[in-house]
Amino acid sequence: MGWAMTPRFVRVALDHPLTALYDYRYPPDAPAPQPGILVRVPFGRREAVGLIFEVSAHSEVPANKLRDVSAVCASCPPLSGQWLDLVGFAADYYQRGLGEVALPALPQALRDPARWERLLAPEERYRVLPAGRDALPDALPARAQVLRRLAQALLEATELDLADARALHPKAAATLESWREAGWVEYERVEFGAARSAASAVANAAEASARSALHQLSDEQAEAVEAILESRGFAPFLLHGVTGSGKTEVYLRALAGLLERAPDAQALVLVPEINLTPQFEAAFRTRFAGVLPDDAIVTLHSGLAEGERARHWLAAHTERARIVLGTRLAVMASLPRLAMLVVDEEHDPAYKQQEGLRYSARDLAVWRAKQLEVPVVLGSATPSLESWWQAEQGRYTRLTLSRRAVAEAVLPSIRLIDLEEERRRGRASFEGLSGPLIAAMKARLERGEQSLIFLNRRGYAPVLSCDACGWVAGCPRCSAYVVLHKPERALRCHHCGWESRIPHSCPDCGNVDIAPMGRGTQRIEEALASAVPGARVLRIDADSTRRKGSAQALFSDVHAGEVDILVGTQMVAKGHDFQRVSLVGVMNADNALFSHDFRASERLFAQLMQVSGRAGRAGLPGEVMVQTRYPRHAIYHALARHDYVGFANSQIAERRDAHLPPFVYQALLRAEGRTLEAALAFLAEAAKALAAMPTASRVMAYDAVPLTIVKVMNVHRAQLLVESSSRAALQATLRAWLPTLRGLRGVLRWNLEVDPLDI
DNA sequence: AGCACGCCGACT
DNA sequence: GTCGGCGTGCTC
Repeated sequence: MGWAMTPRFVRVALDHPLTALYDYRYPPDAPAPQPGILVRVPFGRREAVGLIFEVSAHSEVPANKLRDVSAVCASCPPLSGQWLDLVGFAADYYQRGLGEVALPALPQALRDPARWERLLAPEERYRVLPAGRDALPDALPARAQVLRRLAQALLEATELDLADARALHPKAAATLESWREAGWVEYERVEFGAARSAASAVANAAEASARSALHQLSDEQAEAVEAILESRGFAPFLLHGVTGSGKTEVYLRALAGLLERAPDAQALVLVPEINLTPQFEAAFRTRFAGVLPDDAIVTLHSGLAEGERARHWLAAHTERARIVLGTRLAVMASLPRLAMLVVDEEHDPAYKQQEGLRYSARDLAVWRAKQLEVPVVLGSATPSLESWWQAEQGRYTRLTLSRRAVAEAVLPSIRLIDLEEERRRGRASFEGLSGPLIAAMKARLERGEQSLIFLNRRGYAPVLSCDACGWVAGCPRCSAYVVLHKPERALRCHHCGWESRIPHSCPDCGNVDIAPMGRGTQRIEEALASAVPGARVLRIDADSTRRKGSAQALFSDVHAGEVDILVGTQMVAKGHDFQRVSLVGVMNADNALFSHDFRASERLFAQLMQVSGRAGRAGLPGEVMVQTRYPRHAIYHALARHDYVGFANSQIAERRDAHLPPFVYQALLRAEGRTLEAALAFLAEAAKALAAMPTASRVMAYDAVPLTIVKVMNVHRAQLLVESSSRAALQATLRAWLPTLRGLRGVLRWNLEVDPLDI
């Protein structure tokens, strides 16, 4: 029946910047077409993977232009209507095409038709046994290079997927079988989804609650958990808790309660950075061991191998995974039974994607909660002013944890060290380390406690200059100074990666007295060796953790007590529970006080609160020393009193007076040109077009300005800020503006960012 | 985004 | 005389 109605055409989103959907004929012998199915289609001269958004019995496209869908991904369950709506919202809100949002949100394996067949196939794995670990390295002749590569891959990863092994060597299966007979490896076959068993979760959910009960909750924690669990429908919570107040315990309890009530439910837990996933994962696995099957908790972040990421994503999509723990990219995961979301450290700028689709994972998490009418918990010791303002207005329910969870752990005392006064009184300092800070570190060393020095600048020195003529080492491709890196004996541009040797004399005047100015973590690491004799110093920053997994190793050295003084950038400020750190020293915080960015003080306050929270978590009295030349600045006063609320309210008042977010909505048009003039001319044309639009009265554009770092990689950059007090007016205007922008020429690239963080 | 076509400078 | 630069235009 209904042959006349047979939907023969599909409208497909493809990963390219145009917003349109493309029509294709759908093969009659394939599974019934429906939105959410992945297809392979001919597109121009090549084949592309697309996602069906619409299905129809007819098409407006002339028959001579229509082409056929060339393959249908039958093994992947279609993406749900709710997921497609999420994509639709994000595309609309951030002014992008559907395909531009949808396809990058899928794991690579789904975007590769060659891998579609085995997406949900049983997993066949070989794992090295101790005997094999001993024997394999010497068992193969040097000439058998392919076999050696196979052995190497196996030894490195301990286990190897059969399909991956076949990619290395076509006859890998036979070889691995012979190794198995030799007792070197073992074979394992796992059916995809085999472990999914909601029934066992029902029986065990009570056990989770029982286990949770072992952790004594504070009254505030108990109230927070209760409020979350008693909520109905869309319920956004702002969980405001000082560091160490036990926000994680609230998340765990709320999730346990959720799973007890709804055994099939799924939850999404977001953390700001990859480094934090292992400790969260460990906490979740411990709490839910025996309650949920092992594979019901999965992680999703960019550090996962491609295959693993696809498996975890599919586990969530097929409902086998119940708790997904991930970084911002996980916010787009398909979770058909999503029933609760958690965003830990919701204020963290890492939730903002800074390239491609510039979305805020925190904002999308809130949107998903609203779409599904479920609770979302935003946790932070220093909420973003956006979220704080929502709570002030009563749109978010505020839950407060005002005390540290471990009874004897009190908030650290915060002491401001006035660098001006130190200097006036002629007190000794060494390489920017003040006398009191050095003395405090020595005292910690004697007591066997740890110190943490926070300095948000990596490298040895940010500038290398000539005393005689004023020459400064700059990047040839960027309008920026190059940073001196001493261990690598190189000058390095932090914007484009350009490197050169350190010159022995000034290239302009020949003077040999060229000197590093300013201090980075490397220089402080070096200085500490002589300032605090006998201390074991460890530096943790993006340079010392470049190799994959090395951050984890460095952090475990700290936990093992093999380090006395830890020097680091903001990497050390986030989340880690350093049990033996009783002193935190902050250097160079003042920089942010005079930034042109109106969010700089908000960020500085959050960072200082966060790093202060590293001190005294396990009963040791914690002390924080902040070196500053402006000890009377309001931000330090608020910090010394641990007064987030006072700080936030004064910031809110300032933002309101100055008509800044969250009281206006902003978008930023950035242009890149071969010359600055070209970039500015493009923006001027764009501004003119904007002023001519019907809604112009409700939206206003500032003057186009060059970016602080005007030139990067020989490309000149400028930006135009657009704002409105009405989000809807801004959205409508941007939508109407874009086609005009696409028509403008003369610029290499441009992009539009909605709700920009850095201006 | 890719990938073509198309029209002007330095090379075998 | 070509090879190749990237400006412009199109993809159901």
